[in-house]
Amino acid sequence: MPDVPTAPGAPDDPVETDAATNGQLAPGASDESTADASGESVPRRLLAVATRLFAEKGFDRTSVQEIVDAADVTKGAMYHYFDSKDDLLAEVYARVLRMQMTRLEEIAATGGTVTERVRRAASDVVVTTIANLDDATIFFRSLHQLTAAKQREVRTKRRHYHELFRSLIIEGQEQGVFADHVPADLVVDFYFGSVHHLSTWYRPDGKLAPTEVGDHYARLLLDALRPSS
Amino acid sequence: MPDVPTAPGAPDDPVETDAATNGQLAPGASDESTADASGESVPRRLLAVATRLFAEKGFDRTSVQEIVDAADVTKGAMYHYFDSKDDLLAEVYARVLRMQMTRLEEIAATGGTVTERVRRAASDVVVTTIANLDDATIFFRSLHQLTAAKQREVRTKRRHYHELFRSLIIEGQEQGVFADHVPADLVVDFYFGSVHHLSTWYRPDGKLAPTEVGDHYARLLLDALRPSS
Amino acid sequence: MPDVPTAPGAPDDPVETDAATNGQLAPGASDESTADASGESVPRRLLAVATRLFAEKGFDRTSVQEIVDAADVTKGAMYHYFDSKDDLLAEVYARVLRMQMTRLEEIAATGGTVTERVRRAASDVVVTTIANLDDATIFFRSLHQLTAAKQREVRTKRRHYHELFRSLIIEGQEQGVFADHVPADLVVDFYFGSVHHLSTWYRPDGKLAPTEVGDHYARLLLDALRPSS
Amino acid sequence: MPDVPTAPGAPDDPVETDAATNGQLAPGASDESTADASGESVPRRLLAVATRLFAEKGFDRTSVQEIVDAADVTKGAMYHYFDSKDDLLAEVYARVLRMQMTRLEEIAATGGTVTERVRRAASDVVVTTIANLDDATIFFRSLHQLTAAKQREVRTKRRHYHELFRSLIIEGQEQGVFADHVPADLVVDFYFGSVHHLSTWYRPDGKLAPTEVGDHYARLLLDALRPSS
DNA sequence: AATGAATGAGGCTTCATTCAT
DNA sequence: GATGAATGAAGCCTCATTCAT
Repeated sequence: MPDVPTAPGAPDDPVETDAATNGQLAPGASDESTADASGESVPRRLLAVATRLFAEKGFDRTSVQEIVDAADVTKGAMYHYFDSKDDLLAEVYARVLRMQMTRLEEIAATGGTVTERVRRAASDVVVTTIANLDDATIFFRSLHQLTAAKQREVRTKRRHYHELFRSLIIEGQEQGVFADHVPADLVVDFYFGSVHHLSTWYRPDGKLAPTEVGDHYARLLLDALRPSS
Repeated sequence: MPDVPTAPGAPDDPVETDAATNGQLAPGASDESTADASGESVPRRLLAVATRLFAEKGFDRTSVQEIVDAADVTKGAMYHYFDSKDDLLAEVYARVLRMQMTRLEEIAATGGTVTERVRRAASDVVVTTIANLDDATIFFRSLHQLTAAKQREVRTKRRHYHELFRSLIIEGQEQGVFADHVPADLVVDFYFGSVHHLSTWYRPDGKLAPTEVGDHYARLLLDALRPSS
Repeated sequence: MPDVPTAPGAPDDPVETDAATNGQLAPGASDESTADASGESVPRRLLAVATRLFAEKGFDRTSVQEIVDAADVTKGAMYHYFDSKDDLLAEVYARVLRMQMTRLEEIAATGGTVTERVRRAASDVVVTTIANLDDATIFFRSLHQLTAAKQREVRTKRRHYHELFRSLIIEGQEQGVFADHVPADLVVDFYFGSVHHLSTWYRPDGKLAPTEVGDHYARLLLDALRPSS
Repeated sequence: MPDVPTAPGAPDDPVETDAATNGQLAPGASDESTADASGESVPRRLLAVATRLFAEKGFDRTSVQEIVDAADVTKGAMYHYFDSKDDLLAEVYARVLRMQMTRLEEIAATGGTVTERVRRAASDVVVTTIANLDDATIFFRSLHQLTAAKQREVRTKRRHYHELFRSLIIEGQEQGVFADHVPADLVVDFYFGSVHHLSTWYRPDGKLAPTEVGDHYARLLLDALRPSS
């Protein structure tokens, strides 16, 4: 995380994007001090551009020069807001982890049967992943490009996410509404494998809308978990 | 690129390893002319070492120098057998694609109900993937590091594999033994996402043996495909 | 390539040397921002050194390391100003083509009989070539070492130069003051062959001063063009 | 010169080609011991191929591998006949120097007025140069790529050639049939510059036949030498 | 007479980062 | 806040030549 002064109006981070609304950046940001003609603060622009380029070409194949050129800032400016190129990548991870965890927590806290909550969580993560395909592309491909310390942090956060999802599966297994012959951990890994793979095959201009894929995926999961009659 | 002589017994490729036997290199190779103290031909050693390093550190973070040092050959020797570092990566892809396709073709050609064939195919790809985890790690992470031409070739071969698997799903759907409310394409992508993800979470020293994971995965797939009663 | 800032007073190019004054670099450059102890901007120093080395040892036998060592800059600095070693060579061509074309245009635009203008042009190109013998050495020897695109550009500019000189010959032939039994194109190639060859045999410490050679060459050309009586 | 055994039938050198007949290699060479399917001895094929490649791409840009591939022999074979790549280039020089000298000596020894002998020599060198344009391309471009010792040898032979031609000019000046206000040395350099430049502009598919160019060039030389009336 | 695998030195280029301004 | 010239280490690759066979 870059040690930059917090921009006025941003809760705790100059690059705090509205990730929870699927990457749609808040339109009213243009009056903050670091904004420029493009109506976007410099650090946000850098992060947006870096995400796109890292997904397109890979982290190591993207040079800092390309990032600053695409964001229309200078190198000095980038190093003013971010410690290093690596820091930029860490921000991508922080953003996606924060977003997914927040959404899962909200869904887990809602009422309804466990089946309903799993269905909503399973579907939501698909829709959100599709809305941020670049993040998904980067997520597993670039983990090894973070420093060891940052990798650990990402894995820890990821595990918390995994555990929350797993707790829903276990809840259903204990209630007898989900089959319990498969370990809950394995079920979670099984499903999230499918989800991450979306970045490999999903095409926005394809036949299926994001919610359709979400519905199909959630149904496949729930069907796989139906107790054998 | 110099055409390297075909190793005795290998149909057409100097790096033709016994991939189908899960990466265990043929022990009887030590008497071939280009073998050295390590009992392995130079190109094979290079490919084995490169696979390990690419999986450990990523393609871009692995230098040719590291590869040749680990394989105990000189850079010149490496470039005698491979056009480029990229070519080494392409060989990794060629090997894994060849292996997986061969195995699926054999399973698809066996008798038994379509359910049996899908179960065997689903289980086998899990076991084989676990036996070659490095290949799986590399597969999706490094596709973008191949030249565009080689990427196309890999994708084409991958599509053929996907289509063969899909044809089994469709066969089951037409027979009414598999639910047909989910497109077969999507089912295949769903399942192979889970499979590729194995390289992210599976640990050889963990609780589950490869065949156990294979059984669980195959059952999850088949259960997800049960027609609704 | 980074666009290097235009040196004060130079119309559009950081390496805009006073080529028209025979390679004597402007003495007043020492106060520009990128100048250093040697009183010369980095790109100019690089170009001067590269010209000398390319002439001495040939383009392919001159390493970038030698160039930067001789110019007393680092490799990174060189690549900050020039795209490639090739680009350095391209600048040599650009400079000499610009210089010769400018001089010929000025001479062609002066008054006097066509004989006088041809004499001045023929003599001037000899004197200028001798003053920049390194450029002449490089010119034909290294053309094939440029990229195809840059070669085309050089040939195009060279053709324009040739055509302007040819137009003077034709003017004389039409006035009847030059023999017209030889095609003007061939006359131009004949003469410029002689001129380029200067770099092979002329020695600054030899018997003949540059202007003497210029006078002899111009006379040989004009005598060759005398109409037969 | 390679220290190879002289092939049967070749006067003193395995690569002794019929240079004096303009590069048309003797057709009856197929029965010599080192000949192969192509009807050409290995060293001759290597030399022919090397000449073409050196002219096309330059000496340093032509690899030994390319030469042996194009000649359809192996590297070992090449090093059997030639000491080094450099040696191959030296042979190109030896061949062209030998050929031109022989021809000039024959012409100088014939009868006729000095004007006639100069005309024949001047015309002949043009025709011969055009018939061996690759040699001409290489001649000045690659001199610096020979070892210092071989360069000296080439320059010495070249000077002898120059001196023989110059002696004809002086003979004419002493007889008063050539103008003597220009030093004979300079006249020779002037003319041979034009001749070497042929490789830059002459195109076999152009308008002018080799003999036409030879006639024009010889006439330009003689006209330039006309005593002023 | 010929092979071609292997060497090892050297070449060109890229790039994250720093720092004086 | 911001600039961009400069650094210096590292990366990939080429190639003439040798040598065991």
